[in-house]
Amino acid sequence: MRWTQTLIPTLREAPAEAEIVSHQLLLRAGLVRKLAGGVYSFLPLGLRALRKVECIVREEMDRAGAIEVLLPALQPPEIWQQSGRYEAARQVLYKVYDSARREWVLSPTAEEVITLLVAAEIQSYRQLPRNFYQISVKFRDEIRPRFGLMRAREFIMKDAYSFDVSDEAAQQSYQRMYDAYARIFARCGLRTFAVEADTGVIGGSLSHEFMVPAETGENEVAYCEACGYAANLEKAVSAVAGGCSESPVVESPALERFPTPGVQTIADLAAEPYSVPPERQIKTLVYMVESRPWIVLLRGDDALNEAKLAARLGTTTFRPATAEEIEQWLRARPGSLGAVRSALRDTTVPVWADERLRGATDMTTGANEDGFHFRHVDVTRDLRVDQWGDLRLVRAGEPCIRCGESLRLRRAIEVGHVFKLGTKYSEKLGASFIDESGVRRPCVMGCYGIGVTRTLQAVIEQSHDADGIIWPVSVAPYEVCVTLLQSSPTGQVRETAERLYRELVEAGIEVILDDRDERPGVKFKDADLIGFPFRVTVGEKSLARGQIEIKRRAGGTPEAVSVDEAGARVAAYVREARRG
RNA sequence: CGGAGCGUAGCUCAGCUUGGUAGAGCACCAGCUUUGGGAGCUGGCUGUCGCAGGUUCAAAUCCUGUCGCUCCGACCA
Repeated sequence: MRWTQTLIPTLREAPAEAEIVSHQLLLRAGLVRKLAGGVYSFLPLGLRALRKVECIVREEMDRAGAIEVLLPALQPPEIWQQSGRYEAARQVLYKVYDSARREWVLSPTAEEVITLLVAAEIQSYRQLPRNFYQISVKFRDEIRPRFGLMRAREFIMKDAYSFDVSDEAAQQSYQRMYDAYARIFARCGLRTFAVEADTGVIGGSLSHEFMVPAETGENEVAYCEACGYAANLEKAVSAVAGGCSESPVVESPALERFPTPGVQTIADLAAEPYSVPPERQIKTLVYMVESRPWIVLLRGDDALNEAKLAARLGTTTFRPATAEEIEQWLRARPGSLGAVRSALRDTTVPVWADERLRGATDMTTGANEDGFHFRHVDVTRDLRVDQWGDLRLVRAGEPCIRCGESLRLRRAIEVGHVFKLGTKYSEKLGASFIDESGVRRPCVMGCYGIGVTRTLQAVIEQSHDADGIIWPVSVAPYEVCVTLLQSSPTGQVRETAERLYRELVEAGIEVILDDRDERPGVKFKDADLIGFPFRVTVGEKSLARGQIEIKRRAGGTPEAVSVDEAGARVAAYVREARRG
């Protein structure tokens, strides 16, 4: 490709709309342009890089035995009602209406479509296992699109769905995808790590996310360097979660109500004159769960993990109660709330408590009357608790659940997610088969997503410097840029560059010839900004010595080689780099 | 949806407080010079000041509404 014949609108400055470096570089390098918030056009260079990622995904999915299909983006809402997800997914579903005012939804994912297809077309265990995948545009009405391609309304996703005859077989399918994912991201030049993940609205029993460590990531991950335990913070547990070891195992003195005028927060009660340390307080939260109040108890210094609460509740439609609602149900305002039996007027409100409070003694909590608290609270003796569970957010430095070493926290970008789904969808949508003994059984499913456009941006986020992108050869829009340093349309420099360009093209190298009438500085800056893995400079100065310069974007000193061997040398370097 | 901020040339931004002929740099076009790290000089082009309404002799500037964008929180590949 010749630079003058394509469209590469590089930008000297970053547009104000781009906050994180990968988003800025996507725009500055002329890879994408925004049409609207979370909606992007791919320009020639961006599309080439995107196709490279897609190609890697396709090769590895095929290698893992998955088969490619293409499912409709336009879906009837009825199938979402059939799976029972219409309500849960409604916030992310784009709805469109045809001329007959009939409603359609734009596909954010395809569990329903593929499961119905399998229900119709697969009847026998002989046709299993199968794993179907597609690479297609997905639509999600994101609450807040941001960071360019990272969280877009419209994005490209690879989604795969496996169907197996048994749980054991499904486990193998899951593992095959897990392994394929590790290969895919490695081939994209990404350093990723897998973490245990929450299953969210999709549901299922086992799940891992593939994470790219990055400060700008939207996920927080807890991990242990000693044993390799790693989990999304939504899911993470630590060794402190199981008890309240700090509490002395003594019998609490009798419950005592005492005045606490003006106390609103844990910190207020921890201050003079009360001086109750947060770990000796009980935090009482009130949530409205599908318009019903729900009390959640935690130790004063712990924070609620809403994902864990959602998992236990089996719904995501809950929110913190307003001060008015709290007053209505508990007759006190936030600041003096508690679940001491004698102070709970309404016994129909469920009380859930974090495991860490189990057996705790001599605690302090609100009395459900403004300006009063109880001290010497014995959780077992005095509190009403309907259900115990792990509800707290893990903090850095807590002991690892597996090995006891100190847990660390870091931010990361989620680029892939694998789920073991079980039979949730196959039962609802009728994907079943007849087994060897003639019994009809539901398929055991798994589903597996890769954010293809997000992966592309994650590569940039992870691989750049002050000058621009540093593409791994595997996803670079072009492997080599031949930089021609002469403006005149004829002459030895030009002829040499043209000859080298043709030689590389014929050698099967993906090469772009910078034939623009621009100053050298401009060409160098653009080549660095876009990040071609190899830059080959043909200019008067080195050519006078019969040489051409080869420079790697990733670093190292430029190498001068003779004109005659330049082509073969560059091609050899590229082939070596392709092998990784 | 809640909180914060911003909408002025293709891009980055000034001008708004205190109303009075819409600006700079980069980019773009022409010419001359320059040619190994975002050149110099000369000349030129570029705007419904996000949109609508209001106040005023007069609005980019003040007021109201609205739309869009960005950031923080809840959702996710």
